[in-house]
Amino acid sequence: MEKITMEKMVNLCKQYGFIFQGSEIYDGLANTWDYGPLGSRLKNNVKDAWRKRFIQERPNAYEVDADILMHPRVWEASGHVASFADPLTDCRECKTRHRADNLINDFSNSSIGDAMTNEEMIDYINENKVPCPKCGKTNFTEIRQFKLMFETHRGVTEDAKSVVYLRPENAQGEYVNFLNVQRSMRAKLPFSIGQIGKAFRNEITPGNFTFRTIEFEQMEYQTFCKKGNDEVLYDYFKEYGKKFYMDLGLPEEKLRFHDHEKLAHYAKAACDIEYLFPFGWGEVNGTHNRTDYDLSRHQEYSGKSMEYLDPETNEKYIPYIIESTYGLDRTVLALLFDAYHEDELEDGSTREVLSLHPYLAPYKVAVLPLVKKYHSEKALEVYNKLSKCFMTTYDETGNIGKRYRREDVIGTPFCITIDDETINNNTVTIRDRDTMEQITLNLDEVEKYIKEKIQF
RNA sequence: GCGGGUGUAGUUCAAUGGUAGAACUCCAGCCUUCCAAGCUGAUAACGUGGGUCCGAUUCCCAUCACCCGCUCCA
Repeated sequence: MEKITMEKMVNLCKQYGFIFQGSEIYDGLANTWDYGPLGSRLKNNVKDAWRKRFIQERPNAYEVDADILMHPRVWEASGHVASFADPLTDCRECKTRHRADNLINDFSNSSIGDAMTNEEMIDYINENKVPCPKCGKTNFTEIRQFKLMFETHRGVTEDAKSVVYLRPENAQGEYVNFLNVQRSMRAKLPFSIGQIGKAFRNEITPGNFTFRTIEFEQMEYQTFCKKGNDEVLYDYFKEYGKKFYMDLGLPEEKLRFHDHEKLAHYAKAACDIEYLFPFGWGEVNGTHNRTDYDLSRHQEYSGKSMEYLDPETNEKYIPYIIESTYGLDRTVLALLFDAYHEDELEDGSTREVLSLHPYLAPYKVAVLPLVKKYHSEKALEVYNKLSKCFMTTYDETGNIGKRYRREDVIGTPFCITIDDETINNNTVTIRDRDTMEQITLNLDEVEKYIKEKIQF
């Protein structure tokens, strides 16, 4: 089994219509990628798998679809306006770039830099001769804020008062709807709000194909609970997440937990699930114990009570939140890497195979007439029937072996061959991508057979 | 953002200061009754913008994109 490189994966994705470079005919826009016909099928299937496990199969779980644009006060309350802007300074001597607050904190071995204004930081650096970690000299440029949130303006004029942000995380869309969902669903704690959607971060150096991009999609899950239940739920969702990835087909030895030492401003505990990509371990999920931070802040900033009246104890309190976020693009990338391999066949030839879980495969079944001029009419009949149930594809070009290989590399789990037997006896040969086994089925049984095999 | 590398067809490669050649893929046709066979034909590229030159895909500069390291990354 050959190891696949990033370069080869980028190529394969382009070749077969999974992922294209964004705005390609204009030479691309850095770190944007478009999902093609097969990629968007795969991505949607991952979303559906997540929905099944997290919304459909878990009790007290509700999905929302909140707007990307939210009231700017949301981001003040969440702390993103304050902390999502890095104070950056360049060393004039060696041209390296640093975060001024980190320079000061590391130098003083404290966290005094966090509370300083830009002017205070510059003064501190100059007075204390804080050295550049790279070259040891003290000769820094003025501090510039690097804004990690994308800004835009509502209305037709670029008025500073009308700034709105593209959300840097989905979570706030769930938090601001906490009361709405709780009331309209008559939900009792603990309950969960999930959301799939895009978020945007103006990061300095994205890269590694779709692993880090400026626009990305997350599958988020917020569980609201009583303080005291939070730690149990935190551990529970870490394991549930790992199980989810294994159900999707990722092997346990390529998954690991990684606890955070440095915590975000909102978190009491944080743990990633990492997958072993060709470039190393990379985060695919993050589980955070966000405590009552977010809802307390929204209560403070909005003036609306975020308290929950516990019907059992008649206590009023602000719930704790356990967040578990799945990077959708990263999950898709991990699945692609994991699924790809090259098989050597008995005759010495190789076939490229994408062994995706059948539930995730872009096409579930390919209908192939054995010989075009004899069997295509019947094959199209079968195609029309099956495409009412499954994503089905049809191919009559070249010879049958070539068409099998084509389906292998895009992950189609089943190929149905239409031959004389189909015309005479209504039976078809169905071939399994992974086992290469061929069985004969009556045409009426095919639908049921595939349906069973693609269960998630 | 820094350093290094790379940009020629969908892919992999070639040649050239006088506008580019192949293989595979793809498409059409023929053939073909179960794993990339064969035959015929067709489409298809010098990342972009400047400069030097009679003439630039080739030399120079800039730019854009990708890759590898750093850096950064709630």
